[in-house]
Amino acid sequence: MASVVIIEDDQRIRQLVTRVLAGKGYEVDGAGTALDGLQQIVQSAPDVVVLDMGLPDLDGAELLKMIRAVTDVPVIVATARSEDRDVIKTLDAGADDYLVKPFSVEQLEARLRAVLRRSAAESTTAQVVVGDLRIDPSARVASLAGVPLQLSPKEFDLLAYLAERLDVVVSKRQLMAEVWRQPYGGSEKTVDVHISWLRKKLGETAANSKYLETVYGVGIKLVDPS
Amino acid sequence: MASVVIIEDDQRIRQLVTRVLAGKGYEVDGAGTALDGLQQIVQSAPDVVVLDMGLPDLDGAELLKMIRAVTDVPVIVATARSEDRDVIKTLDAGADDYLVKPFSVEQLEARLRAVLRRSAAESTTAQVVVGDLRIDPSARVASLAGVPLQLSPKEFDLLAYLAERLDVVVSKRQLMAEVWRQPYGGSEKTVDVHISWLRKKLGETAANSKYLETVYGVGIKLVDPS
DNA sequence: CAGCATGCTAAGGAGTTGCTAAGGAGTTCG
DNA sequence: CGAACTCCTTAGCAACTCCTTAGCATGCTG
Repeated sequence: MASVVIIEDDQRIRQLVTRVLAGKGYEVDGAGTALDGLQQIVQSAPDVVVLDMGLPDLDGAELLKMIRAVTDVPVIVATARSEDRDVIKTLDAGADDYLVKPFSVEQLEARLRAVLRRSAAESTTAQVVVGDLRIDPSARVASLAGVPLQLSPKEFDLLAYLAERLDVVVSKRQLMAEVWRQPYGGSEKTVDVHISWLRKKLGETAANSKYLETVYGVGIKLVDPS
Repeated sequence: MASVVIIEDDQRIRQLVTRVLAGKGYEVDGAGTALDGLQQIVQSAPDVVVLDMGLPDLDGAELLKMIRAVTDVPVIVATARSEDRDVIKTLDAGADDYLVKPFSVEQLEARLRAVLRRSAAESTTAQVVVGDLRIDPSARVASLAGVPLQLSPKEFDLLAYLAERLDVVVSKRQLMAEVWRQPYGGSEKTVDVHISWLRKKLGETAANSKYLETVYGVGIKLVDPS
């Protein structure tokens, strides 16, 4: 099961979160200070970190930078401030997601799952092959029947995301959240447009599809045409 | 000249050592606490660390483990205890050498030189050949179709780093962290400029690239043009 | 057939990159 | 000690790519 380090100075919150998550099968380590938290991260190499920005011994943004300098572990930031500029700043500083206090443990768990899903997907280094389609995430190259495809960043991300979930229908909402990293507010029409562009480059149309199959009212999936 | 981080809570000792070593041409950063020291190490990426085991905020052995988890920088441990078992334990924990307090600065400098000599000797790597490009990291020489390239230090580091990761897209952020040793704060435009200079010396331009391929919105990779 | 979902094109603007130039820090050499 | 040199960084602009939004056409479902 996934392991989590939670860095939070309020002992009650820490214990509450720890107990609930442990009950759901997570392996949880808690830390009340930045130093202690950093130590936990380095030692136990968790799958994800939950970081409270209001720590007593070090500014949360500073700690986040230090964590980023040391490891690529996903970090979910919990902040009492809800202003947009703060959110943007922390995400820029390398956070993967954020929560505004007060938050329910259910909210937290939803974010945890999303982040873990994301990082699990990323750690797949090997190439993905679907029919005549070949996708290499580390080189960011995709080719169709040996011919390289000229894909834009988002097009590539989208295709790679679907390829990792071959045959699984993915909703536009989920794509917006995971590929676009915009859990809310983003227009889902944007996904339609990118799908359309992908189809064009893959030599297909919606009416005559080979790889990208729309499931009306649900979402889209990548399938093996052979 | 070599850079040193000294982590020692006794301010007098720290200042004394700092002054003497700085006078001998070392670049010295001091830290009085474990947290501060770790931050220094991450930020300034020193060639060697001198660590006092008797820190107030964290056990020295613990800090040493954390340093080891983060970087391979050589660490010289200073300890007040002279018993054999302690020495063995710290060396086991990943220290490269040790000093028993009280020590003279001359002793310290001798250990510094020895450790630096050792780590310099270790960093010998094989050549990398990419198309007509040949890169020898240990000799710090690069040539194109047999003709030696006149590269500046940073240009060489950059090329060598990319060569080690042939075909893998590397972000500017990562380059800033790994080649420039500036995990945060550094401007990524600097990378652009060096890439441009490398391209010129490799006889290519961004529009007509052979070796250095920009991946828009992601980063850059070195590829085999053949 | 009504209402909603999806497909696709076009266009504007935001963001990224390429490259030149200039300033300054550090080094070498006389 | 100063002059010449190398190198790195920063600034800035032009060129370019890409993403989003809008809008309309088309398709699906009840």
